[in-house]
Amino acid sequence: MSTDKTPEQPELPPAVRRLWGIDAPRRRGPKPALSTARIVQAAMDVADTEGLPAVSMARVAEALGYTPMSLYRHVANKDELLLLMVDAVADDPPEIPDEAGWREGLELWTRAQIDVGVRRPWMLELPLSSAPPGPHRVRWMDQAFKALRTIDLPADEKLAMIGLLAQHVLGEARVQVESHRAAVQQVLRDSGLPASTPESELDPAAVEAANPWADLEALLVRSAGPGGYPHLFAAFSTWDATASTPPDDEISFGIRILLDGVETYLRRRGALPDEQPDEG
Amino acid sequence: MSTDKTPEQPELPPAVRRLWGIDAPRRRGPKPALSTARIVQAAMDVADTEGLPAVSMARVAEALGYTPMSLYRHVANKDELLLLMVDAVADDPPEIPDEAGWREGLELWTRAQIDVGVRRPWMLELPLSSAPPGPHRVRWMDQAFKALRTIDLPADEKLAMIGLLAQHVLGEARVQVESHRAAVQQVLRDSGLPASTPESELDPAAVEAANPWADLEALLVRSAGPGGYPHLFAAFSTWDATASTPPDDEISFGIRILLDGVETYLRRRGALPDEQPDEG
DNA sequence: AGTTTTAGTCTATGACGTACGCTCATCAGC
DNA sequence: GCTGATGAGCGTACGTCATAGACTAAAACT
Repeated sequence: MSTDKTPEQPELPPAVRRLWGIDAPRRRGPKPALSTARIVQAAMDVADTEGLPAVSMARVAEALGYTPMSLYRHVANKDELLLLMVDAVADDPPEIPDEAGWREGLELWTRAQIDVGVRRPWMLELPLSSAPPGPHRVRWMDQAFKALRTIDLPADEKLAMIGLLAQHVLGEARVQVESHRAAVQQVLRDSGLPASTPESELDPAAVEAANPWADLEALLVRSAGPGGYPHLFAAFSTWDATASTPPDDEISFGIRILLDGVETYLRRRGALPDEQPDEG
Repeated sequence: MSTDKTPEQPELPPAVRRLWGIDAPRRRGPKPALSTARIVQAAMDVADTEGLPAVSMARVAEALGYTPMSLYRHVANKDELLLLMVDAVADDPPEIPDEAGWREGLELWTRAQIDVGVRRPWMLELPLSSAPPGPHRVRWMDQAFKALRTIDLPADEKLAMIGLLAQHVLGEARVQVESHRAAVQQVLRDSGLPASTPESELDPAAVEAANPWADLEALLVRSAGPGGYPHLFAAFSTWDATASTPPDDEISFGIRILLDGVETYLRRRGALPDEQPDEG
């Protein structure tokens, strides 16, 4: 009924088509100076240098030397721009070595992803899973399946495991970023410096040593007393505060527990290649 | 040096003092009609019924029958309001039964928390861990420590475990909420209904059955081919799509893997009360 | 050459957060 | 009771935001 000039499938929503870069090149009109890709790149630059809140249509357009409205030729609206950033931020995943076992591979994959989140903290504030994945995210997924290639399990179970890890990645990166931010804030406050001081001028050791629980501790002891939170008090009454875990260890802690759980699961399902199942 | 009229410690930042409700009552001036608590409550009502984006100072003030500017007497700014919501949303945690073992207790705790996130999806869009916890969040923590009371481990290790679970909770609730939203969107699109249709008019079975991967699948097969994503293709080539896991099972899947990992950890540390450690 | 399609611009609108100054109710001390 | 300080809520105003709609001008097909 409608005019079918393109042989491509037109059923896909435009956001998805833009995400995967499948669009027949335009045939008429002026040559585009801008492009979706350049806009996304500019938006990411702004986010990198000024933070996600600074990413406004106006700011991105300014960075490109165009007017705000010009962006709307290449991007449906701001939400779609953010959505495109979600995929673009996950540039290329690390190649899982062919020799790597499943556990080694998954750990590499997970650490690499946490790293992306820590490097680009604004990524964690984006609506990450609400959108269909783009080519970059699918590449990450592909590598995760490579890590699991020797495991004999249906794809949907592997997918669930990868999803669990991906979820953990987001949470872990967020904790890392936010506890770092809190530490910076605290050092700023304690040293009486203005809030605009760049982090680079701070003593890294002081940031490392900052204890974000100090306020809470004082509060609990003085204002609440052990009455309200008996188990918390019981646990902390015998605590040696001098031996606190540095953040890097926290990442290892989470990964280890998670992968131990996965291993238990695989063993129970009899899916490990080089071992006997517990039952069967 | 400064005028010390109040015997309370004035070092705590005002946001924290507001969070814990410790503020000497005012002695002069008109009686406050508004209060921080009422404002936070109104903001949560708006978020519940209209979503987090609808929570603006103007909208909250309107709900209370006041002007926008009046709110600023009780709340420093919008960010602080959101921060107060973060604590208020976690009303009371479930009481961990005295008879419950550590695993049972943690599972109860985790499920309850996922439930809160699913019931109040806007909670997941708030800056959750960037702020010091308030009294409600500390109650949750207290209950988590209750679940772990029979475990013989230093407090910071217990804390790390609880943090891991709390992280998982956030991720899991987010996935639940977003996949549900995506399913609703897809049903709306497929049935050609306007986007404003309330979810209550939709067929729950259709929402349940919606497959958010449909677009992606078509895309991969047609547009990308197996060349780009070999391992993904290999995994899915032998996949029975009819047996997909319902969302409730996904929650159990995650919890089980996580708690299995925790159990392995506890066993390795020799911290389980009713069992022998692996090494002695 | 004429027609059609499209890229980027201009202008305008309504919502937002919030700085600043005002009015007047309330209470401490007389 | 009177009075003056204090603080609650309001009105106005400003700058920023996303984005609708009409416009101009460029490119390519006819």
